[in-house]
Parts: sequence; C-alpha cells; structure tokens
Amino acid sequence: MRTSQLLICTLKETPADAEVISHQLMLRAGMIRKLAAGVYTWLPMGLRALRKVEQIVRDEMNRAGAQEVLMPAVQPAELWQESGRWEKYGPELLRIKDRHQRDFCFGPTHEEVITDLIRREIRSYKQLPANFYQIQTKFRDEIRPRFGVMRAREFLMKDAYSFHTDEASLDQTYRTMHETYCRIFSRCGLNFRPVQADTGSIGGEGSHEFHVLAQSGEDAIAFSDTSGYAANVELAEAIAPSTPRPAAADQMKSIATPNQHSIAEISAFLNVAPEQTLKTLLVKGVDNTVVALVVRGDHELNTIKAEKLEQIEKPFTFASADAIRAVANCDAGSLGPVGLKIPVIADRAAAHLANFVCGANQNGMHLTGVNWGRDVAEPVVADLRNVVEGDPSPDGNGKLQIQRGIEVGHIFKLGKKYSSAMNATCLDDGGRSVVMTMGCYGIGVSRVVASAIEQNHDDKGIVWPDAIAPFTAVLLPMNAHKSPRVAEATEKLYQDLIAAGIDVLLDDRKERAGVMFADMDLIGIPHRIVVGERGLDAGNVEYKHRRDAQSRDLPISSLVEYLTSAISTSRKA
RNA sequence: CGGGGCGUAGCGCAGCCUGGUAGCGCACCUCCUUGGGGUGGAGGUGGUCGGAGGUUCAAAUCCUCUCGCCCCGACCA
Repeated sequence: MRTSQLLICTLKETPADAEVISHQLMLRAGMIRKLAAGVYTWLPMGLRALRKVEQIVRDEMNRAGAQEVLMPAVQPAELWQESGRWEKYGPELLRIKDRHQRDFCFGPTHEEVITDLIRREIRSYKQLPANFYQIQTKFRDEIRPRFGVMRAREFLMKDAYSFHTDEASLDQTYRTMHETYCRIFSRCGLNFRPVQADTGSIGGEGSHEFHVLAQSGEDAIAFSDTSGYAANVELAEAIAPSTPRPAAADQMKSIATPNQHSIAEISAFLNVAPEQTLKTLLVKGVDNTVVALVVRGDHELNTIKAEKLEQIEKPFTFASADAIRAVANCDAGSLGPVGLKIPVIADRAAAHLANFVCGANQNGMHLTGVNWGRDVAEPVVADLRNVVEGDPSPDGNGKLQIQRGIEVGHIFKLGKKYSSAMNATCLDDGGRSVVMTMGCYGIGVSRVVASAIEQNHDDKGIVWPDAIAPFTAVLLPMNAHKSPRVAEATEKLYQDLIAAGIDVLLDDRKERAGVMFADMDLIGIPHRIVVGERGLDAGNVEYKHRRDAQSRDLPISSLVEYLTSAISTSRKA
C-alpha cells in the first residue's frame, strides 16, 4: 500500500483525555477515534493491526479444531429470561426494544445463543465434543469506560463455547484451549502469563486468566519465583505461617496516641514496625450484624476473600461510621479486637502475632503488648488478606513475586450452568438423555492490540511486534520528486517486496524526511528501508529496525532476502 | 450510582475572578523558501464560546436548569 492511498492522521499533541500510553499512542498514530464514551472507530491503520490479531486467533482456533460461527449481536430477551440473567445481569446489559415493544439486548456475551443453537442441533454424543467460536463485537455498558479500547463499552471479542457429554472431555478441550491461548499470545509477540483465576459466581472447577504483563495493568498477579504457580492476587492464597506463634511476653498496656489514626502514624508514633500492629475493619455481617475483620498492619484486606465467608453480608460492604460508633464507641482509627462484643475474624498472619499493638476502642488510645487467648479471645482464623511480595508460594515452592497485568484472555469450565437452565441435552452411548457440560473461552481482541502497545513503545511511539504491526515494513524514498533514480529504485523495491509476500508500505507523500521518519516511528512499523541518492551510488539502501538505535547499509540486491529472513526469525522469537 | 473537575476553531490551551472588539500554538489552504529527523517566511480559511432560560443597556464572563465528557471507588475480554 502507498501512503497516498491511506488515511494517515498522526497527531503531534496528545489529546487531553487519554490517560494510558496505549490510548495516547493509538490516537496519535491515527489508529482510532472516539465516537462516544467507550465507543471507538477503528481507522485504516488501527484496523490493520486488529485484523492481524484476529487472523492469528482464527488460525490457532481452527488449528485446535474449533469451528467458526457468527451469532447475532442483538439477542431476544426470552433467552436471557430462560437462563435467569435478564434479572441478574444488571445495568451492564444494554437493553433495547424493537418497534413492537419487544425486549432485546445487545449481546455482552453469547452463552444463551450458543446453548439455544446447540440444544436444537446436537442430538447424539457422537457429535461431541464440539467447540464453536466467533469473533464479534460485544457491548457491555461498563460503569466507567476508560483507557481507550482497553476498557471500552463496545469491543471486539473472540468467544468460544465447547460442549461435552462428560467432565473428562471438557478437561481435554480446556487443556487444548490453554495451549492454544499460549500459542496465540506468543505469536502476537506478547510477554504474558496464564494465571489461576477466581471462578466467581459460577464457582468450582477451573478457570485461568491470561495476562499481558504491563505497569498499567488493572490486575495484580502473583507468581512463584521457582515453580510455575501463578494466580490473580484476588485469588492467591496467603498461607499460614509455618512456625508456632511466639509466646506472650509483654504486659498489655494502654497508651495515649492523640490524633494518630493510620497504621503508618501509629507505628511511627510508638516506634514499632507496622507488622507488629493489627488493623481492625468493621464490615456488614449477615442479618444486620457487624463483624470485625483483623489483618496485620502492613497487610491489605482482600474483599473477595472476605465476601466468601458465611458470616459476611454480600455484597461486601464496610460498616458505616455510625455503626462503628454503635458497636465500638470510637472512630475507625482507634479500633481493636480487645473487648469487642461482635464476631472477630482474624487473618492467618494476624492470628499468629504476639505482643502486638492495636486500637483500644477509645479515641486517642491504643494498646501495646496485646496477646490472643490472654487479653482477647482466640479469634476465628481465615485467609483474609492480599498476598504480598515475598510471601511463600501456596504450592510450597519458592516465594511470590507480584506484577501488574492486563487480562486479555479467560478460559472457564462452565459445567452445566447454562445447559441445565436451558435444557440442552443429548443422548449418550447408552441411549440416556444427559445434560451437556460446557466450557467457554474468551479473548479480548481489541484489548490485545492496546496491551501490545503498553508493552512495546518508546518515547517516539509504538514499537510493534512484527506479527501484529499494521505494516511489516516501510519504504521511505528521500526526495523522490527530485531524484528519478530514487523514485525508480524505490518503486522496484516496492514491487519486489510485495512479490516476496511482505506487507510493505511505500511513503509516497511529498513530505520532508523528518516528517516521514517521525510519522513512521510513531506508527511503529518494525522494518524501515530508506532509499536515497547517497546509498544508491554504492548500490545500497539503509535498513533500520524500529528497535535499533542506528541504521545500516544493505546492498539493494540482498534486501528482499534479508528482510524475509529477519521477519521469519522474529516470528519465531 | 456516589464524590471531584472540564466543555472557547480539527487538536492543545488562554480569556471568565473584576461583563463592553474572541485570542495563542499546532493542524489546514495559497505563494516563496528549504530539501536525510516535525525547515523558515508572507498571506489566508475556520468559532451562534456544549444547549436552554434568566439578570443586564450589554454575557464566553454573573445566576438557574440541562446535556456531554474526563478523573477517584464497585464490573470484566
């Protein structure tokens, strides 16, 4: 393609509302434009990258034996009422009415539609297992769309649904999808990790998320420095200390701590380490009760873990300031477990402390030298906190490290949730009717594009991995309008590269060299070839990879061969 | 949905407090210049100041309402 036929709308200045680097660069490079909150147009340059990701996904899904379908974006309410999600899904489901006032929704996901299709079409175990996927636009009316296409309301997703007569078959497809996802993200040139994930409301069996590692990621993931263990911090178990609790040595004392509330203030004021203090949080319990949750001062409460406790009200909610006063007779900054007449649940690490500091349930006062079982009843113990860097890995091997990640994929053993609600059955080999078992497998295709940029950029712009770059190579002629030699040599190379199957862009705009360089650096095309009078005398062109600091001369005659091999090596890498 | 902020030319912003001619940089158009890292110069196009109502001789500016967007907390690919 030639730039004269391509909409190149690069921006020098960064639009004010773009917060993360991928959003800024996608706008600046002319890949996307916003139409409404969380709703974007993909311009030609952006669409090329999106299509490349899509093609890799399609390729690998087909390779794994999945079949492509395309389901409607608009779905009738009846199906959602049947599965029970018309009520449960909440305001995130975009509901619409047709001219006859019939209810529809714009699909945020397609379990209902696929299950409806399969229950009509699949009769026999002989037709299973089967895995169907589509690459399609979804709409989720997110509370807060942000970060450009990273968390848009309308986005492109690959979703797949598999059907089985038994668990073993589901396990097998699940493993195949796990491998397939690894292949997909590797081919996209991404640094990623599969991690164990929360199975949420569906519960049970198994779920993995695939995270692209990046500073701007919205999730924290924990992984072992020695084993393969990796899990979302939401889920990662904080295991109990292996040593016995130290003996009670100090006397409990009451100390005035005027205007000291936070753990940081208290530990500085009393000159004790935060890990020798306890933090007490009051939350809503079931049946209008209040429950005290206790974690070590240097730890953070994990509300997802807390919410799973039977004593805790769902959804998880902190107690109001008034409720705190009512049960503890003080404000939040002075809470402690001693003397509380409500259930106390302590994190494993908090329960392991001896001679600790905590609030005295009296404003401006704290207690030191406190011990469980002596000064206050032994608490109920549970895993309540977020793991922190250096914690032992739950699988017993090594220590945990924590990094931020962008969730680009999620695979899930659904089980019979939808198939039983919607009565999707088939006959097994004994002629008995069985409810099919399902798996589902998602990839945020548009999010993959953004996450690739988060991971691959510099101060000049995007640095695309070869496999998903909008163009693999770009030809920049220097002063082509004045030099017929340059124009001619460039044209010849352009034809040769096309013939060699390389996705090449020829910049035939009448722009100054600096403008071309700056635009192409911003857009991030990996392989750059500059054709100029200088090199031509020696039969050379200049080659530079977007990652290289310096360009180097290559004989024109060997360029096609050189590029072909450079591109295939980087594909492997 | 709660809390904070912003709507002035395609983009980035000033002007608003203290009402009186709508401005700057980039982009865009024309001409000259330059021609290997966003050349330099001259001239030019483009805005009912988000919308509605009000106060006033006079509103981008003050008041009320409304719409949109962005940022901080609960969702997810």
